[in-house]
Amino acid sequence: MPDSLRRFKADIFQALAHPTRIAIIELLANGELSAGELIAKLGMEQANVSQHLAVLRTKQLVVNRKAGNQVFYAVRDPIIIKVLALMRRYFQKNLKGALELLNEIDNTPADSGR
Amino acid sequence: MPDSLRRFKADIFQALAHPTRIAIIELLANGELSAGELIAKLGMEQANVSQHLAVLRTKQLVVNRKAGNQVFYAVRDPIIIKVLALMRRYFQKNLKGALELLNEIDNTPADSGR
DNA sequence: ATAATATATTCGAAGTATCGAATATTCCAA
DNA sequence: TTGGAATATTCGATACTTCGAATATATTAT
Repeated sequence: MPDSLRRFKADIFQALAHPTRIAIIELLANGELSAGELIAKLGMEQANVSQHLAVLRTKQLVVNRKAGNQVFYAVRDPIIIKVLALMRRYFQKNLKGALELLNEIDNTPADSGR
Repeated sequence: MPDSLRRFKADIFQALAHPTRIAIIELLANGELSAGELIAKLGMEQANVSQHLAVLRTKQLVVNRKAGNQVFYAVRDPIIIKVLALMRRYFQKNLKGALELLNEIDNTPADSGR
């Protein structure tokens, strides 16, 4: 497999490699939502959510449509949702090791949670 | 879904978010290989491959077994291979947009920036 | 013991990602 | 045609990632 293809895949994974962006995709799994609705449901800074949406847009994981004042987002291809579903299964199967990992993450020193 | 779970998933995606690590997983898809064999097939610096293996080990995507002088690596759970297979489908389905993305990456102007 | 081989770790430089604050753009209503 | 709401972009500080070079550790052969 050519390296350019691997870079492409790596890029998609990079786009998914942030809790907020995973949350966004999961929120969009059942249909489109406006940026404002996403911001409300996530309970995060407007600018921050918008930046994460920009990442997902750039990597083409989501599409958006303007409706007057608002912008509605949707997952571009359901395969991405399948990938997340697989990850859920992976988590369940590997619960034990996963919990250890989570502990490590949680105990990561006073890292104000980025 | 709790945020800790999303952080866990994000962490796995982060581990997959590098072309070399994707190449490693793909090389291991058909069975275990020694670190040396991986290094040879990848044609990269020993230290670098070893560092990438360390990432995959830490995130528990691979397991390893020592045999005398050598260390053999294997993918821990075939779900991960399925995830990569899904990504291959995604790439094929979205070939057009993907190619544009690849172009952008390649043509990223003599990027002294960022 | 000593050397040779296989693999892992540490270090520091350079690049990349993330955040909130501030600012800009776009669209609609009055 | 001004004002307000929704969304996007820019900026700078801080944290994280990646690389090769150098070094360390472990295992076998001499």
